[in-house]
This record gives sequence, C-alpha cells and structure tokens, in this order.
Amino acid sequence: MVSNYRAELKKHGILEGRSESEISALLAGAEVKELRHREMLYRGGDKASNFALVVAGALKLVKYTPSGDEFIVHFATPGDPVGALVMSNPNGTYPVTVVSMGPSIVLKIPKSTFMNAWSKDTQAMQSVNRMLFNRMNDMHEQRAMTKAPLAQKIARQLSSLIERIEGEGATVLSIPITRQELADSVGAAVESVIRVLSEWSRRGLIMTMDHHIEVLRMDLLIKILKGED
Amino acid sequence: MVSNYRAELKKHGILEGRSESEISALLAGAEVKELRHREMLYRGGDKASNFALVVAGALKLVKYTPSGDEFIVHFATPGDPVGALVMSNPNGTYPVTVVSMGPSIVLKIPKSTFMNAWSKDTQAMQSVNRMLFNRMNDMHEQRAMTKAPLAQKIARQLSSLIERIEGEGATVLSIPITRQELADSVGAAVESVIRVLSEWSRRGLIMTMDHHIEVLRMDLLIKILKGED
DNA sequence: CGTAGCCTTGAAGGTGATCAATGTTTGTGG
DNA sequence: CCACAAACATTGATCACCTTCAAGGCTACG
Repeated sequence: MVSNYRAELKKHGILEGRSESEISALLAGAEVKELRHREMLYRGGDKASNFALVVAGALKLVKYTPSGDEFIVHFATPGDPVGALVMSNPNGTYPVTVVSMGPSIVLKIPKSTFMNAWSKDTQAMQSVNRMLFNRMNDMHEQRAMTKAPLAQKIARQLSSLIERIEGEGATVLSIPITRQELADSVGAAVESVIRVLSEWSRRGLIMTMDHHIEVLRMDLLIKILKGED
Repeated sequence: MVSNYRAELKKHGILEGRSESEISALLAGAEVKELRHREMLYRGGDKASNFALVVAGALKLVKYTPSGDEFIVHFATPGDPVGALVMSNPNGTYPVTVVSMGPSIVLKIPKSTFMNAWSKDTQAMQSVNRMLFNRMNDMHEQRAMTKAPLAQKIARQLSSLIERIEGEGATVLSIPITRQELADSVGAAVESVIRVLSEWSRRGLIMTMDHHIEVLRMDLLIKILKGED
C-alpha cells in the first residue's frame, strides 16, 4: 500500500507524465510517513525543514487564537501540499499546526529537494500552484458565507469535504470528524453545531456513526447550502 | 513617475538584483496601466489573459454572493501580484473582480510572459510565492477573528491596511475607503461599521476626511484590536 | 440644482455565544 | 477484561451583539 503512493499522487496530477529520472530528483530524500489518528505532523512555529504531500487520509491545519481557542484553517486532502509555501522562505517556520484526522499517509520531502528540484521545475510548481489556487478559492467561498446562517456554513463545509475527500457523488465522509472540529472550521461554538446536526439527524438528513458522518439526503443538504431550507 | 515603476517593485523584493536581460525577459510585453478611482482591472469570470503587479495605490479583490451582495476578499497593495495564481491554469478565468481604490498604477504582464519567463525563473516564482504566503496569512488572521466582536475586526483590518500601504508607524490611510467597503471586508453590515467608527470618532481615536481615515490614537486602536478595549 | 453616493441614527428582533449540568463513548493501564 | 479517565455529545436557559428595516441628512459633481 505504502509502496503505491506514486500512483495515488499521479491521480491528483502530481508527478504525472514525468520520467523516472525526473521523479527521483523530485523525491530525493523523500520519506513516506504513516500518521496515527491525532498524530502531529508539524507544529506551528517550528522551523520548516520539509514539506509534505498528502497521499491518503486527511489532516487538519490548525491555528490558535490569542485567547487560546483553536480554529481550523483548512483540511488537507490527498494531493494537497502542506507547508510548501514556506519553503521559499529561508529560516521560515510553519505557520500552522498540522494534525492527522484518522490514520493517514504523507510523503515528507526535504526543503533541500524543494529548493533544488521543485522550485526549478515548472511542471511541479504548477501543480503546487494549482492546489494553492484551489485552497484560496475554498477560503474565499468560506469568507463569502460569513453572513449566512450557521446551518448554511456547515452544509457547505460538509459537502465540500465529502466532494474533496470521497469524490463527486459520494455521501459518506470516511474520515472521523468531531462536532468540535466542525465548529472550529466554520468559526462557531460546538453547541451551536450540535444543535444544527441534531436537527438534521431528526429530519433524517444525516447519520453519525462513530465520528463518521453519512449524508442520507444530499438533495436536502444542497438546498440548505443554497439557503432555500 | 510611471517610468520609475521598476524601482518601486524592487522595494518590494520583486526584480531585485536581476540583470538587465533577465528583467526584460520577465517584463516582455508588459504594460504600465494607470487606473482611475473605481476603474475595473479584471472582471471575475473573464478569461485570464494577463496578471498584474501593483505598483502604486490599492485595489480591492471582490466577490459576489449568490444573493448579490459584495464582499472583499483582499486589498492588493504595492508589490502584490494579482491574478498570478490562475496563470498556471490553461483557460482559467479570474476568480475575483479587481477594482481600483483611488488612482493606482499596475504593471500588466501577459500570460505568455508568465509561462515563458516567470514560471521558469526560480527567483521570480519565489517572490510571487512570498506574496501569496503573506496573503494567506492575512486571511488566516482574519479567520481567527470570526468570533471576536466587530470592533476588534475593524481595528485589525484598519491597522493591517495602514501598515501594508503606508508602512510601519504611519497613521494616515492614503487610499479612499468607504464604510461600505470596510463592512464588506470584515463581513458586517454598513450600519454596524458606522456605529463603531462613530464611537471611535467621538472618543478622538480616528478622524475621517473625504473617505480618508486617520488614526489619531494608534495606541488605543491596538488595545481594541487585542480585545482590551 | 438634482441626482448619486455615502453617512447617520433609532427601534425591533433574531441568531448564536456562553454557562452550566449531564450523559455517552472511547481509550488505557492494571 | 474491568475500571477509570478522557474525550466527545447533548440540552436548556439566558443574553449580548449584530442585522434588518426605515427614514433622513450631507456632499460632490455634472
């Protein structure tokens, strides 16, 4: 399974159509790492010595407010680069803490390889840029909803996550996500998220099993997302 | 003034220390454009044929919610690249509408030059990445404040803008900004922003003259920003 | 001198935060 | 495999902060 990380990355347009020698240059010193649930990959503020490509599973990128509560900046899903932007910065530190949600697999690539191979490789940089572009757009979409009611924000987050992790048309979110995490990702209080999800459960819209959310009525979720409730 | 855009860009670390031939390659087909107040540079959804570097003034990057109201994703300030991320994407369209705030100057660079020169130039890409990194961090900071009271969000936005546009220690924001724009950028209603700013005016914290905001008591603004009110 | 764009103020009402208490599930060490 | 701790979920009551709606004023500019 681990051995096949290359195929997985190619699915997401990374390393696709590259020669064997190009690939080995881009992966010089790379290390496949399996992370356990809640295991930390990077700690925010630590010196950035490598970046990672998500191969399987999902990771949360977390920041902390001065007042101590946590908020989730982004969920990194397969194909996502993590910590790549800071590589260009000598002595840069990771801007976020990165923690695995459920078991996941990442490919850790040393900063030196980034500088020697990635940054000089147009195709590679383009795939990194494409992912950053997507991430930016995702953040913009989220910002666009600041004034929308909480249910709408949660619906968006949920369907966006399912689509990105499971693919178009899926209904089960295979990574474990707590109400707290959902709250931290939409900028709300846990209790408020719980009230929304409980309501949805009652209405038969979703089902939760052991921190795994299944959407039973995607059509209704989409309606809520659009504010048609 | 226009002729000196290179010096201005170098101040922000772009094109710095490059040879004459490198610079002319990076600026092949580039065009200096002066924008009037409220003039549009890019319309969201249009095919992206070039990107721009902000030389002087400021631009707002705007999106529209389905319900029609506007929200401001980012204020682009001198040194900022605009539309650069979408260059890697063939047939990509601008994800945001870009409008000048007050008169401003940008350097428009064709997509072909991005593909031929920028994307192959490690140093150039690094400076673009550095700016994107900053923009991301700015958005993260903003996200971190979703639960903070409105006054805090406005204080942050204001001081961040002043620092980025005018430099450390400045107190006057030289670009015209309306209450509506401030509201759209922090995700609030105009009236709410007005109430906060009026209160600040009464307390002698700020002064507004013809859409230009001056901070009279930066110390107090910082206190508010930190939630110490 | 009238329109357009922006600013202001007040009143009413709602959404979600906070606090507090309790139940439930999961994980771990003996 | 049990017992206890830790993490997570739930529910209710209260209340602050903003939004919304409505109405009116100011200033610039063609």
